[in-house]
Amino acid sequence: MNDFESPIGPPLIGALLRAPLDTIRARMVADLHDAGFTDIVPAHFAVFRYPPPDGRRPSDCAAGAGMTRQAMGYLLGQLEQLDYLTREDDPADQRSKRIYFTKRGFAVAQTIREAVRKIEADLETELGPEQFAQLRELLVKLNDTDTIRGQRPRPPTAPSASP
Amino acid sequence: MNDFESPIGPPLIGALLRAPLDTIRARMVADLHDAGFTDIVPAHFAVFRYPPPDGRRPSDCAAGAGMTRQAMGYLLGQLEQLDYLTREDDPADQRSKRIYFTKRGFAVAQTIREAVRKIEADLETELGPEQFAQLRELLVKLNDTDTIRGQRPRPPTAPSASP
DNA sequence: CGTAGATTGTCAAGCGATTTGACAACCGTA
DNA sequence: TACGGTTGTCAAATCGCTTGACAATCTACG
Repeated sequence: MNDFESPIGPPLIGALLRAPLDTIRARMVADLHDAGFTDIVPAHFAVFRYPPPDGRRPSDCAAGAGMTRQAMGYLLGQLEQLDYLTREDDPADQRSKRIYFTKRGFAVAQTIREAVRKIEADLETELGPEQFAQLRELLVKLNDTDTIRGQRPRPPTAPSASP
Repeated sequence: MNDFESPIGPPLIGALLRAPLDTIRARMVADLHDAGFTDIVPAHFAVFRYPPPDGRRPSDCAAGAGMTRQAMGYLLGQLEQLDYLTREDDPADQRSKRIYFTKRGFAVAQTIREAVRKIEADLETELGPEQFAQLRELLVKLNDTDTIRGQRPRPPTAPSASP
């Protein structure tokens, strides 16, 4: 029996998404720890995100992660000091910087990808290749939905008044 | 074009789960705010969780949410002061307490459920009833997987030595 | 051109959620 | 009855993040 049989109706999507994500994140940090990257903490996942920030500007990273530039700067400062990335001047814009992964940074990104792939392999074994492929496909479609795409990460500020 | 076409392979499950969950959480707080529960913040979702904590012990809630008893106590203290729940003595155990929702607490839980149902309705419209049903079913199976069920939320402590 | 407004990164201060540490009260069991 | 484990809580500290302010720079428009 799973946790989702209850008197209040069918399982809610929110709960169904949370548990797997928690597991994945936990295994990501565990694998990073095992690989020797013990100074990477979950907060840094805002930087090591899907579209890798290599060559991007801190400001864009902040917007993409849905946080303020200051918060992103805080994380980037940590990761720079730990030799995971560098912030170099943008030749095209004196104000701006560009983020570049170091060797260590690329290694972390690689380790994260491998961790997720390992989980995916486990899930593929448990669910069977067809169901797993179907699940991934449906999740891609879900992410491509207006309902999801519309409400993408936005910095907690920006009240977006209607003119 | 969606964000998941990239040179590094198929979309990673982690990223596919994160975006929808972020959207759902954002809409949950928005709907709660609109319903007048302006003092509920995302942190409280650790309490208003899927198996509702009504009648449960704070310690079990903490374990279920993967946080320390102190952190859970902090949140429960807030919610008690805001009249969303009460902590009453457990008649069977003098040390322990039991959590009971107040009317307001039940209203919050109801509002959350309705918010998610609304999102589900939107998604059902966009994906079509069959695909949406399939997605939910696959997510249930995913949650029932050993890979997911095994690594359920655990308090950040407990190093679990092996002897 | 030149200047007004927006953008970028950063310093500083503060807050809130969470952790660690310690502790008294209580339970279960030997 | 003594003892190890559990429960809730007080206190202090940490950490991720926000708000606020600011100089430097870019951009658009007169």
